[in-house]
Amino acid sequence: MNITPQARPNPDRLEHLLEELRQRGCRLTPQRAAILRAVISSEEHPTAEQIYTQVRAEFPMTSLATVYNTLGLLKEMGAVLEIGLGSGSTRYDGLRPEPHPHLICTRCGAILDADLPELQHLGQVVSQATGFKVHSHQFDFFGICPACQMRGYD
Amino acid sequence: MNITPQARPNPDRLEHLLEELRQRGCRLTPQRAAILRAVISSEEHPTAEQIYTQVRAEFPMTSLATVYNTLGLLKEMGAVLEIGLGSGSTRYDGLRPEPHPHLICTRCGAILDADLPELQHLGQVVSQATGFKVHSHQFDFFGICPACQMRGYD
DNA sequence: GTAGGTGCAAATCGTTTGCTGATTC
DNA sequence: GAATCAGCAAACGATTTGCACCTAC
Repeated sequence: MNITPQARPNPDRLEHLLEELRQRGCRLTPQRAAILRAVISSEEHPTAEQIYTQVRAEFPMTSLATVYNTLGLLKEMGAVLEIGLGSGSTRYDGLRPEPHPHLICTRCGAILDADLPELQHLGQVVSQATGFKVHSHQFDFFGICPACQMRGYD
Repeated sequence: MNITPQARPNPDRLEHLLEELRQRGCRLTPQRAAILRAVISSEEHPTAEQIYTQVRAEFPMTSLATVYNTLGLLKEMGAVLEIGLGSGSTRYDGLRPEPHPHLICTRCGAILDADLPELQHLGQVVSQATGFKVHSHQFDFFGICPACQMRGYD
């Protein structure tokens, strides 16, 4: 097994994704560019609200609805990964859009990335064994992150 | 790997759980008994609303709030497993309360149980490798169930 | 110029909460 | 008899939608 360090923003990705939007026949509005920039540069698995706040610092005339719409578009493009938690709000991962396991701190809400390469094939294995056609997956571990443990929680 | 058949209701479990409620100092109201019976006998991973509907057939004077409260209580007792999906509503598994993988049909909403025993230890492995203290996990595979495939979806 | 995108506010949906009255122990 | 629980309705938070205006192409 392997635990990868948190992914880091990649300066080229922004250009590629802007290009991909263009090719899709989508308009390149300033809001979209700002939202895209925000979500692919955040290492914190932000909520829609957090992206909204960040984008607003730059473009005060931006609405939350547009953030949701754009995130939906980016998700469809496969540019961001939606992490649907049952409780609270959905989080977004714009750095590593392929499904990968997450460590979710139930205390502070932090989400850390893990890398368990052997899980990548599991979808195929399950498909073959059950006849269920697997399109994607989500693996979440819930618990207490090292930082919170140091503060005395467990 | 192993794919288990769907779990089946166990007639003894009801008694055990009623006893456990008693020992906790909880009251045994008819509503609670009915909700408990409904959730531990359903093989469909029902929503709160579905449990509500089913219980109402027997006790028309039951409120949705009570269903939610009771499900919360049963979850705390470890008698039911909460399956928190990002979209739509939370589902409950009263037949197999330990965490286990689910196959979730994005077409019809069906949830099938899988059994991948090697995943059981993954929590410990992750804990040791990262210092993150894992308390529970949720593994979901999303795709199209065999029944929907037969209807032409994929 | 026009299709598509945006902002705003209102609607929606699942879930939780506050309060009053009822019921289990 | 008293603490707990139920019912109801209102509150709540995240997300979606309808509509009039605007702007990137």
